[in-house]
Amino acid sequence: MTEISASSESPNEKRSKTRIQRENETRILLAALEVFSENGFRGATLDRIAATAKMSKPNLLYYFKNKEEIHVALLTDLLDVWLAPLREISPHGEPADEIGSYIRRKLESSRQFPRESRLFANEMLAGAPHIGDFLQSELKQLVDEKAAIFQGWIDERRLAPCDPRHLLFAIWSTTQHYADFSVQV
Amino acid sequence: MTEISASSESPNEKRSKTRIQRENETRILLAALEVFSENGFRGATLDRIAATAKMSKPNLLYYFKNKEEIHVALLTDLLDVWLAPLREISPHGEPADEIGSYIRRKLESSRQFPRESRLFANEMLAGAPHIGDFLQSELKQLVDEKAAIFQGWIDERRLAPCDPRHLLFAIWSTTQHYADFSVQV
DNA sequence: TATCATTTTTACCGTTTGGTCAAATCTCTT
DNA sequence: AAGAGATTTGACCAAACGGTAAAAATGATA
Repeated sequence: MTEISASSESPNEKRSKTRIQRENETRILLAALEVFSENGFRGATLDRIAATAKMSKPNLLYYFKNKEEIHVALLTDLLDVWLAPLREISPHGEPADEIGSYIRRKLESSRQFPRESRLFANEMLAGAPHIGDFLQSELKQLVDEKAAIFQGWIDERRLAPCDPRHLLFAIWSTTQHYADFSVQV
Repeated sequence: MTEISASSESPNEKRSKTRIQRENETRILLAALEVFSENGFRGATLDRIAATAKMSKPNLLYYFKNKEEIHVALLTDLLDVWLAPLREISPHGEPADEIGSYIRRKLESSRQFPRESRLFANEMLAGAPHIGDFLQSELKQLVDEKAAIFQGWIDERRLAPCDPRHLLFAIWSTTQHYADFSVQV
């Protein structure tokens, strides 16, 4: 199971976290992962998240001040997990090896974390309204960086010419779908 | 724009459709396509669909008896469009040609009908709760049929050995994502 | 064990949601 | 132009929704 870290949130802004705070925040994020990944942001309800976390709704809102804050905390916490396979692509390996093992890592990751995978897929489908910010910074930067690696390989004739960004998305979306659409397969 | 046919619905079950009925049903389905494709079934509201169709909510419910009926009607109407590219794969062509042109057709279709594409993607992500029936009949049959063609090619050594069903899903999901994630690309 | 901060609950509130009903209006036919 | 049927509307409802306030209960600490 993905580790959820319960980073900086509402109660008393400054002081370090209580044991109870840490426990409950992770319980909430775990429940939120379950609920948000089923029906996306709009389709999820605080009542269902609270029920899943076995906690009253006002108690839930004692830890996160509203629905969106839970969602953002969740996406932020999980972005690293989600991007991990991509990060490992190295410019120094053989193109075929690097891409092949990237696909394998991504596939494994999607299989291992289907809810995380659905969570991001839902967010993307809705037009990424809640993570526009770090999509345009962190993710975009990473994509640009890896696309540059591909482009380098293409220039050296070690990789068939193609739009590197498209290649990346093709791999990413395919593996993602393997997990998302598991109902069918 | 995809044609929406406005097939069998609620008012007076039997008698043939009025001009007004046909007009309004298509208006509703068009609006529903817009709204459902944005946030999925749970995230869509009758109020928004009604507003988009420039029609009062009770009027909308005069034509479709509830939210789910609109959704099912929409998916049913659009399934053919969505499956069209797949249907054209023929066992008589060259494997590379057939698959190549299938990908091109599917890609074109996804680009041409992004809302339809998102509609189905949302439904799949939610676990296909509203179309389980004809997913397990019509779609499964078609997939089986085309997978058999691929298997034939593999047996004749004209196609690299692979799970035909997986190949199909890979192609399908990749092209689908090109359209769905257009925000990013 | 008394004290104080943290945590939890109960009782709400205003809005949105899916949906109903009966009356009013419109359209088509004669 | 009248009548019947089709269509549209406004007023409404119960439940679900996101969220709040304040009191009650619990936990930590000394």
